[in-house]
Amino acid sequence: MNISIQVSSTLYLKDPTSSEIGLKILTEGIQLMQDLGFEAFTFKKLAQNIHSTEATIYRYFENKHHFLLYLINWYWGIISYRLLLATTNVTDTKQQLTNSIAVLTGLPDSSHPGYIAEEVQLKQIVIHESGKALHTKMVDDENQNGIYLNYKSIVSTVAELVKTIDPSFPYPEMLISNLIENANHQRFFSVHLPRLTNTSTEQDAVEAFSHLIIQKVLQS
Amino acid sequence: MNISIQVSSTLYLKDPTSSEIGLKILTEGIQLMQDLGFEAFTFKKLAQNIHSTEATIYRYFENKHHFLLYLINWYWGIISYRLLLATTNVTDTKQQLTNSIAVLTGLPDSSHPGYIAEEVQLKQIVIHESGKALHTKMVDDENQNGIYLNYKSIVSTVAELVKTIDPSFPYPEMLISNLIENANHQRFFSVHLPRLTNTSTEQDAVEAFSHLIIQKVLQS
DNA sequence: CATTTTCGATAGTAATACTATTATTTTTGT
DNA sequence: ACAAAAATAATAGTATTACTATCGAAAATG
Repeated sequence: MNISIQVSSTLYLKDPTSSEIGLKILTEGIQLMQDLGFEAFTFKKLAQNIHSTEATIYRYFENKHHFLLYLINWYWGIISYRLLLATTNVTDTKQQLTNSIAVLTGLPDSSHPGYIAEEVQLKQIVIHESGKALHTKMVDDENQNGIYLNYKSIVSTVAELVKTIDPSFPYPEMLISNLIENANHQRFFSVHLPRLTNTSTEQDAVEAFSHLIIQKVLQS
Repeated sequence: MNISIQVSSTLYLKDPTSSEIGLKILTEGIQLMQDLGFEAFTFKKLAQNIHSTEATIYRYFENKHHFLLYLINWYWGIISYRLLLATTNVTDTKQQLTNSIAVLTGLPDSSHPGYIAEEVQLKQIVIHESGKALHTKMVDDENQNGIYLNYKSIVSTVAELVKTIDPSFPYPEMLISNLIENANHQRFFSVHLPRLTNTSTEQDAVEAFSHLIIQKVLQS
């Protein structure tokens, strides 16, 4: 299955990958979350979709907020894995950074090594819903429970590459978290508020923009 | 009162600035939205706070989503006004851009010209809640109703400065919308997920980062 | 094959996001 | 100053949501 993709165990009550019905909750849940959006998504509707009951889903996830956190965490787990594949056996640090930026800001592509089918859908969910998961009164508690470790470790790892390349650059973490968040934002804008972006210009302007920022901002 | 700050009339049923109780809805509403966050904020609670009833608030705003959109629109109206103040009578385009970036990414400061008391609170609401207002299935309809005009016009105006300074730069709108969104994101991170940012380094790292990006990325 | 675990079915609760009605107060035009 | 119009308060009511609880049947496990 999804080898080596780790999701924090604080996010579920019972591991959904451990049973048939758990897996159905995940696959149908992803689909429904995409179709309805977080607000209209309910465990009742999901239960109907998988021909089960609310009570069963509640045995796996505390509530829909935790379910969303699970999906987002899963996504960043996939990205962590892809970052690893994109940087191992690459000797040049600058090339490692370039590859990392491609993974973080480029479009998912079924031909890349270690492709996981859910990535495309999960990315859409991250783009549309992750603000709702993060900007909550519970952030600080959830952060203490290690829920953002995947994300933080990605930022930290890539920021280390930045530090190696240009030790004088004062904002490595800010730069990387900015590029990650910006990529998702711009993809949303390009569909819904195209005046806020410049995506008609070329193949993948979001990724190109990211590489350009890195290239111009770092001295090496 | 708040002279020249325009909020789209599609956002309210009855202009809240036209009556005593409407103004109380706004001022207490801002406070309650900040205290509780969008999810826990209800018209019932707000009604209790202003010693009125739900029905009365519903005569001013269709629902809490529209109320939030109103507040966000108000914020961007204030920023539009401040951008105007920061660029009129400045002859050098580069200086206009620098001043604009300061307005868009810097911290609000009660000593700046045209300071409006609500700005600080509204900015907090924009930082914490605007994703929930934007990332909805209704974005496209709301965009057609002109709800994002204030925001789009800000991006467009500042992007024009970028085009004047460096006509060869291929992503002016993306650059500006990125810097705006990033500033709000980083301010959130610095409080809740400080490992994702670099804010302890100096006075206002977010603004400094923004100026650095502009300086490095544009040729002039 | 007995036992623990899991699941389905059903019921129930408090809170939310509204809508509706009517009486009372406030505002407004003259 | 006063009648008419508008706005508000008070109250009630509804559908939906986000759960919790119970309990018997089915499935997995050892």
